[in-house]
Amino acid sequence: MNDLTKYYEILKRGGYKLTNQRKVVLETLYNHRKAHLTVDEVYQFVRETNPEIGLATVYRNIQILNRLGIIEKISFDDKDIRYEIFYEDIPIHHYHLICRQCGNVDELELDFMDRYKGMLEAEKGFEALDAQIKIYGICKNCIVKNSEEAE
Amino acid sequence: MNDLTKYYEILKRGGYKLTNQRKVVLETLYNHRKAHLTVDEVYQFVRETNPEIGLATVYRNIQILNRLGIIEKISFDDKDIRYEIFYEDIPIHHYHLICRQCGNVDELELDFMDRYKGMLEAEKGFEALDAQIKIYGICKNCIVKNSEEAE
DNA sequence: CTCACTGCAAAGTCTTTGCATGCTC
DNA sequence: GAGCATGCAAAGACTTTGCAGTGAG
Repeated sequence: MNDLTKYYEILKRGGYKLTNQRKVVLETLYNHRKAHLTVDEVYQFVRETNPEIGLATVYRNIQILNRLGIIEKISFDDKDIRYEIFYEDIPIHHYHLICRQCGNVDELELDFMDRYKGMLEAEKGFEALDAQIKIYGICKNCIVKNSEEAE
Repeated sequence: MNDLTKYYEILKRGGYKLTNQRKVVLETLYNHRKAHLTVDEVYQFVRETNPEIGLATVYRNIQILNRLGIIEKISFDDKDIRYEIFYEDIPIHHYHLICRQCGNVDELELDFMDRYKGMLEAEKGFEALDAQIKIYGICKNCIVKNSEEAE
């Protein structure tokens, strides 16, 4: 069983009710957290177990979760808008490696903020709170695949 | 006079014609390059001097410029989709500081890629090509404003 | 002179909203 | 029970597309 109570707390504190639909949407985002789902993908998963849930409800709840900072909008390919859920004590600072060839998205932790925070404050007078980093390139698998094909 | 010939070359090499509409869109994106315009903002500017240009043409040309790597899609606030033009010999690696309070966007150069490229290759087998970094926080102006109001 | 490009309007796609009903608290 | 949440359908916002006419190369 997933422990989503932490999110439930946030919802309750925000004055939102814990409806079944809300829970299912949240659970879907959590269970597929590595997949960075689109709204429609969430909807498809939700329908599998709860065919009565409407698309508008999925939209509304994703909007609320986003507003509460439970999930975040992110796009890797200029096409789809995806959502990522913040889970566990995941550092706010986990970043993404995106393969230009196969589109795969990998996660990564970096000491980025520790390293640059002071510099930004000193040089720009900017108080950095968090960052979103997307690094584009070619992933390990594709590098291997490419070298094999070149033989 | 702006020197947009570099972009014209890219367009021609890509097999695209240099129509007046195309030039005006490109020029608008260039002249307002710090503003990171939305499609509609580009359209509004374009109309000022060329009221006959249609919105669809703006869309089509922005799409082409994007495809050619002359401009890039970017969003700072989860709402608007904006476009940024690559200009001069700007390092691919110029990043953004976004103020959570006033929404202002500032640019910044970092030694990020130099610093992490080797590490990514060694640890993840990932060949990094470029990165997009957005740092969210509170800008200098807002910090000053906040402290004044607190008095 | 040819073929890509444009303007317009219509069609798509994605997202939000209004309203009657249902369900948490 | 009161009021937020839901489902549905309709409306809205944004983007793409079809087509006939235009213009760059």
